[in-house]
Amino acid sequence: MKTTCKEDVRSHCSVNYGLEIFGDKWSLLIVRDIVFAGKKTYGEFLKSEEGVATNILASRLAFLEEQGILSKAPSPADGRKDLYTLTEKGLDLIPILLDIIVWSAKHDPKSNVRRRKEFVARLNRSTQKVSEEVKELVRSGGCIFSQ
Amino acid sequence: MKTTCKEDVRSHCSVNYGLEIFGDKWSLLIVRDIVFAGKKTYGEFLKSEEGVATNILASRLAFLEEQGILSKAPSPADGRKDLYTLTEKGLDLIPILLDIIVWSAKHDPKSNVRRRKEFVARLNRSTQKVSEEVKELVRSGGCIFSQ
DNA sequence: CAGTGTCACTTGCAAAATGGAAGTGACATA
DNA sequence: TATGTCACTTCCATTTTGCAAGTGACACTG
Repeated sequence: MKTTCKEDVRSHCSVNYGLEIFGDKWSLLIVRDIVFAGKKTYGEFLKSEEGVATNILASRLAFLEEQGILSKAPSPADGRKDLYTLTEKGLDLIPILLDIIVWSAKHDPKSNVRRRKEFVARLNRSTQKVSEEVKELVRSGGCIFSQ
Repeated sequence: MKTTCKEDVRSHCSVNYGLEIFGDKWSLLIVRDIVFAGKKTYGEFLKSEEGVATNILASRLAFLEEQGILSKAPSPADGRKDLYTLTEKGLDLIPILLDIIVWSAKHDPKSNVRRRKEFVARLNRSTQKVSEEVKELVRSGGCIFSQ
């Protein structure tokens, strides 16, 4: 994983730009954890069911921070912890995340999200509208499924 | 890269399902080449400016076909070539692709797509509407930028 | 306020994926 | 028939991933 901002980019195609930043198996899962479950700390991300390795998680968090997707701040309550939150650039990934969900709900028969009929129905009606609502929700500290 | 349909999936989260299929640096570039440039053959994909290695391209094409995103058929005109086209499952990736473009147009100052002001404006107005139009266009053999 | 636990990492190493270069065989073209 | 093109495959070096085992800073407990 590259760590500097060198001009070693494959192209300036916009699709490619996105893929170079979050085109891997883990980055969008971190964003998902924030948006859907309200996770904020390294330890919480680590507990996700997909089972990221500790070093991979650390390198992804650092890279996403470097790319301006996440911002990191010390936890006021516990000096050992840092709190990761989405920047505006990170919040703008929400439409992509939601479209992936729409796609999977349609094409993966085993998708868990199929149980959330009302949510999927709203997404299908207008992803753009739901995106805006979710963006505002997360911006103000909330998350989609707060249990 | 796995090649069989074994139940070695990390989770049934819908975000994860998508990432396991197209969460890498190349798959969506292939879809882009079809949707935007109307590419259809191995040789055409290979020429893309990002420079895929031949073996990687071959393995991605095979995997995407196996996952039902692409379908492959012998070229009627030239017996050496195969034509790859998007299935309905593949066409349904178009909204995701367009949202990535919207995101990059906003956040990458060097993005090429910023030059296509009219296109980006239409995307921002209604990604969902443009998606439907593009899906229909590609389904009937067209592509976005036919030059 | 020493001892133990928790937390966010880092390090080392094996395994897997990637990438470049050089084939290979089927088919097209001259 | 000879040569070129096309879609791959193979080989190998390099990079990335993933697991396991630390490590140091801070929190909590008696």
